[in-house]
Amino acid sequence: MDGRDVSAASGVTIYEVARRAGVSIATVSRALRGTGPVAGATRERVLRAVEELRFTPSRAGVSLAEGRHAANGIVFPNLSGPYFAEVLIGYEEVTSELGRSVVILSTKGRDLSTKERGLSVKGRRLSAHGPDLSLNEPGLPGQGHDAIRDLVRELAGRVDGLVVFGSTVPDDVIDELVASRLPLVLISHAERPGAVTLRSENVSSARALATHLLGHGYRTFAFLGAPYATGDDVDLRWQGVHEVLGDAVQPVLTAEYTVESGYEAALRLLGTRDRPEAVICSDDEVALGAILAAEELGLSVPDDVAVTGWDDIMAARHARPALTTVRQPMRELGARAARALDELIAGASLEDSHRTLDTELIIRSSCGQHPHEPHLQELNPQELNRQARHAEESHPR
Amino acid sequence: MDGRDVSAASGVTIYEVARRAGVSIATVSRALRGTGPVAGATRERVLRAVEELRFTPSRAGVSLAEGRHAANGIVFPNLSGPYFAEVLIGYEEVTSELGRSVVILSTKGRDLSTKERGLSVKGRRLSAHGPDLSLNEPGLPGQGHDAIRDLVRELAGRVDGLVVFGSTVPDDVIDELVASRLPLVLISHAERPGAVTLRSENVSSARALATHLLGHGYRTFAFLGAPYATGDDVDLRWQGVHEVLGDAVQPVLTAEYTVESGYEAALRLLGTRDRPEAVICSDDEVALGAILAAEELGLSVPDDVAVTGWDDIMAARHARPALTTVRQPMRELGARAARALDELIAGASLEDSHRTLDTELIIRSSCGQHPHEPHLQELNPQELNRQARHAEESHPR
DNA sequence: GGAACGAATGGAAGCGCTTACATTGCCACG
DNA sequence: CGTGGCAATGTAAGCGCTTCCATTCGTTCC
Repeated sequence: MDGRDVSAASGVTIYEVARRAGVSIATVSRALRGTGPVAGATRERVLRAVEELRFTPSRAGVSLAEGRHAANGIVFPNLSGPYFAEVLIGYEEVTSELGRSVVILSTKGRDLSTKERGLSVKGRRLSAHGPDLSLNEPGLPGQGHDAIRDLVRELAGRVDGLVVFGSTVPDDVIDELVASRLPLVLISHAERPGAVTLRSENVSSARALATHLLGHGYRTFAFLGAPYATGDDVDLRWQGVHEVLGDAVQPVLTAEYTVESGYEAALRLLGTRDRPEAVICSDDEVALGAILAAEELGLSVPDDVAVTGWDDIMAARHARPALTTVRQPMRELGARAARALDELIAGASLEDSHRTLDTELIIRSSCGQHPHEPHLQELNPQELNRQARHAEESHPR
Repeated sequence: MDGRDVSAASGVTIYEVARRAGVSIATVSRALRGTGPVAGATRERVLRAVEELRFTPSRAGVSLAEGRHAANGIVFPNLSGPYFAEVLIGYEEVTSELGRSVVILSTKGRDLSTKERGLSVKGRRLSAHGPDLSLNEPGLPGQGHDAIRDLVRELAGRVDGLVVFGSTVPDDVIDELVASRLPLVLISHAERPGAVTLRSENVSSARALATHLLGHGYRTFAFLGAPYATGDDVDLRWQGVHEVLGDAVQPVLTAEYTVESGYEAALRLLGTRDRPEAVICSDDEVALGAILAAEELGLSVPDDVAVTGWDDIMAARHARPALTTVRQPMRELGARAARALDELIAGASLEDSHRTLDTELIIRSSCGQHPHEPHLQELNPQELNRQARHAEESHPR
């Protein structure tokens, strides 16, 4: 390892190939990329030399000369939840098909900057039932921010385009990216001039979910895992729920969107005398935590308290009771983002650049036995496979 | 987008910075990287120019000149299971800390090449309970192989080192990588000269698990999700189990290591008259499928049949009954791989290059109430947090 | 007071590739 | 038989950066 060798995978350069084949490097290049005419015999010789020398073009050399990286990036908060992993699967698959590599960057946790916390609902201030986990001193440019900024810059420097999740990255960093004219797709982020945005439907799904719960006869509700930022997915879910339920639903903050914080918040919430009849959780993991908390408190789900989630992650189906939730097409989201980004890189304009994917309400048993619904066959093989097919079949372009 | 601009993130080159600061590009470079002496005032001017122009060095230019990519790759079969996602988290985190980017490549499914299928046990040929999913025609170089080969080469060309999971990549491709002297870390792969290998302990954990089940009084067993390749994790688990249980355990193939194929195989297995008393599954997802199948058949777990998993993924804790399993330090595995790779890149030798991480037997309720064990507190907050801490605290280097 | 030294800087040669442009033959056509 | 045209190939100019080496001064030390 002398460190002076970019193509560690070979060390062979186009010059050696050229010499061996008895041609110029230009001809080697043309033969390999199929640009420009090359005589059959010549091509043969070149290819043989390439084979014998195990030549692989240096990526850095190609990038520099071509003026592109043939790589796309993606920034997400973390992969520990199944949600981001699923989106990443869809993204990687399509990006790879498009002949580009995928460079990832995890920001380790959502950006819970103080200024965006503490939403108020109709003037009523919300109390956090979880500890406040704000990372940054108010006013100060949090060091976390600057670290993220540098990492994102670094990433931006090695890709032709970028996908960024919701509130993983401070808005001014987004602005910087837009200003640099880097093709940019934002997932679950408020619309923003200069970037394509993409998300799953939230508001009307939330309305449907809330309506369904009303049909069960519940009259008091909590929304567990209240939104951290306006315009993010959870905020929209809250809006939809709140629209239908009005003051009957009480927003409750969690520290994060994890099983642990769902558990902790639910423990406090359900331990009180006037606990709600139904707990609408901002995502499945929070809901799983809530179910654990209920169990811990000796409460039966759904008889004593109903619980719903969001996303339909794998564990949602295996939990007992199985979780009523809203399925969003996670892989599809990633796949769409990849294609949109590709179009942007190819020079597409930003017209009509805000898309929303449909979701599906999945009724299982955690919300109670619905009087009007037929009993759902949880083990239906159809359902077993639906999620996989979903990504491929629905929403054809 | 004129396509002729590598640093899409700025378009500004070091020349413009130099002109603006009134110095040469050499000085700009030195000022920015801190190599070589630069007068304080000069540095100031350079930094100001950089700031004003929003200059970011072109990654391709730097890579070409430096002779390195400052990026590491990782190849995994897929991300849909939590296992690989968790390993990736650990890998990304450490690699990122080391100042390198992470380029990912998913091969979409394990390499189930025919030649490696159909293991025999003591001369007895195994029958597959699932459909044979072999991708390649026997003898023919499967197209899947060549596609993977190209993708891996491409990846290898843009990184300084590579981590590859078990049997995601054909062995001859591995050989090619080794021959090219690309720093290489193999996770859960048989030892191989020229590469570091890393895995979680399997054999003795499997022995412990089998022994525990014997303690429950079970006498007939199935091993669900039999190994596809010799030397992979599942093969070693099978070995350990088989060592302890001998002919009392029957190996049963699944099509894949997924909930669906676990479900299907278990449906067949448990539907028979002489079903085993305990089903030892090769991983948690197969086990979750087995539990679903048992439920479908009206069998109680663990009363009618015991089920165990492996990995301790999130859903294992939330399943009912909660899954007895073997926890392996997935993030730690990724983190270790990242550090080992870094050392290799830095020029470390390949001495002592085969490491095994410890696992932990997690007894929950799916294996039955053990006569000798105290009742396990499933909701213990300690357990809730253990996994997270695990990755950080255990196995300090 | 001059030599020796080191700090500060610039010049220029690559790093490995792509590609515009120049060059060389060869054939067909008038 | 001359020539326009085109296929096949070579030449060389970058792409944006790092770094070796040379150059220029201001010091310091005898």
